Amino acid sequence: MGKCEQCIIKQFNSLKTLSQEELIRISECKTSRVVKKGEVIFEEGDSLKGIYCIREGICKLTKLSSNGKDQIIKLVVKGELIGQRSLVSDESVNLSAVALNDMEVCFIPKSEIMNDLQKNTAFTFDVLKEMAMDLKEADDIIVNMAQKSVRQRLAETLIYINDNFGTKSDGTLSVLLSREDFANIIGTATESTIRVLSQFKKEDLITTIGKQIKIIDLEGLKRVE
Amino acid sequence: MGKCEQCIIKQFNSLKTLSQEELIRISECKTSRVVKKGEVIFEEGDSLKGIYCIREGICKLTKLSSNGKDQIIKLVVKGELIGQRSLVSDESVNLSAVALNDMEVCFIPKSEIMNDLQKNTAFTFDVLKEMAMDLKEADDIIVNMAQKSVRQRLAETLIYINDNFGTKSDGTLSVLLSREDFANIIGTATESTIRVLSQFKKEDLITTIGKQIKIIDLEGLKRVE
DNA sequence: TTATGAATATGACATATATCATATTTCAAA
DNA sequence: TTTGAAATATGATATATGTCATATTCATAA
Repeated sequence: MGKCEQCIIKQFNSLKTLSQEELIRISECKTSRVVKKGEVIFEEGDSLKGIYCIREGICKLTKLSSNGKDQIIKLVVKGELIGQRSLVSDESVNLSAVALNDMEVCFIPKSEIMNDLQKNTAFTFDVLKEMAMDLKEADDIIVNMAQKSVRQRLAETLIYINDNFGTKSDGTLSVLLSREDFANIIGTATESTIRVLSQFKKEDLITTIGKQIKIIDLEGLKRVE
Repeated sequence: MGKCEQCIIKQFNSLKTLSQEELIRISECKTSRVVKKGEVIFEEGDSLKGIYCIREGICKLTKLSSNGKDQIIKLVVKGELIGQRSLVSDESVNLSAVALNDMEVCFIPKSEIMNDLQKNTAFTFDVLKEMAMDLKEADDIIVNMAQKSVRQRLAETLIYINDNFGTKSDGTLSVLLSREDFANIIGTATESTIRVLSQFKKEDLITTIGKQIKIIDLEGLKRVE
């Protein structure tokens, strides 16, 4: 199994602040796991026994609304940690994590992480910093949900995915989502999402190849009202 | 001026984890200030030079949407800290803080807080814990905004205020908000808020005395769809 | 007390979005 | 390759909510 102290993935998250010895200790108790597309990593309500470091792939963090619909709160990619919030506040997880493609994740037991959180201020501070960023993003999402139209939210979601996760060689968005996933991100009906995508096509803002989406007028998308 | 080490307010926030010496140091550099109803404590985009501890009163944290409307993200009351997120991520604040009634706040300079964040793990961890709670609440708000009707969101807001901030002796909600404030919390037009409040009155879920609101059927409000 | 502007309230209408029905396409399994 | 289920697409219609106009009430200063 790979060694944490040599793993380049940790550069992208708070684990980078840990010392060589701390990383070796983690390396000795961590477990690695392959998660197939569609598989659940953890589910809302689970009590987590540790956190996950994503070595490969993408997953969605979702929350079930009381009306039975799933809301996607965040997309999480290679390099990021998931499960910290629940560990820190010592509660069951408030979100489910579901793989959007085949993934490889490392599981680090709670005891090891909590130990580092108690002894390594730099680590704690970095986790805090990341959470502060998450909170700011959440605030932005609240405003968007409350104040913007479905058209605007879909345009911004496409731009967000383009800017943060990039495109494939053919120009299509590298994160492949179903229309239903898009609907669950922007908080609307699947049909509405499909309809607005059709409008965007007619307006030459995007093209689609099957379920793949290619942005052809990024500036135009930014101007969508 | 009051002394932090003797102040009971700190029991309600992360400052409680600080040592006597740390509190005395803070006490020596903090400043106290009265904020009148409607006054701005800080504004979106400001770079904060410290954090605020609320000794008395209530304020709203708002964010301006690109369409020009204010969204209220959170109500903050006596005992809580504001400004930590911005300090931690070393960015300008992403929210404005506006007094909803006359307040008394203490300002603690950045340098002092950052010093404690670097040296006192218990303090850092407690700030982290609070932020984890904020993040969870934000996730809940996102789901509500995305999936629930204005009617449901207003009902839940009334319940939230009732449960978290209580009522006066006459039974009216102790946090007094304008209809516009309610609209800005639930992300709707002021007229819609007023209309739904009228419906609630007709359905004997609430009564109003001027702008004051009194819940008369809490269970009924919980069942609103 | 009266006067005046702001907040609250309500109606009429416009519009965005949801819902339900039904094609059509895509893709994987047989 | 064929087949069937799931995903995508589009139409028709219902409904919630926004917008604009206009009363009405309330609070506060003069």
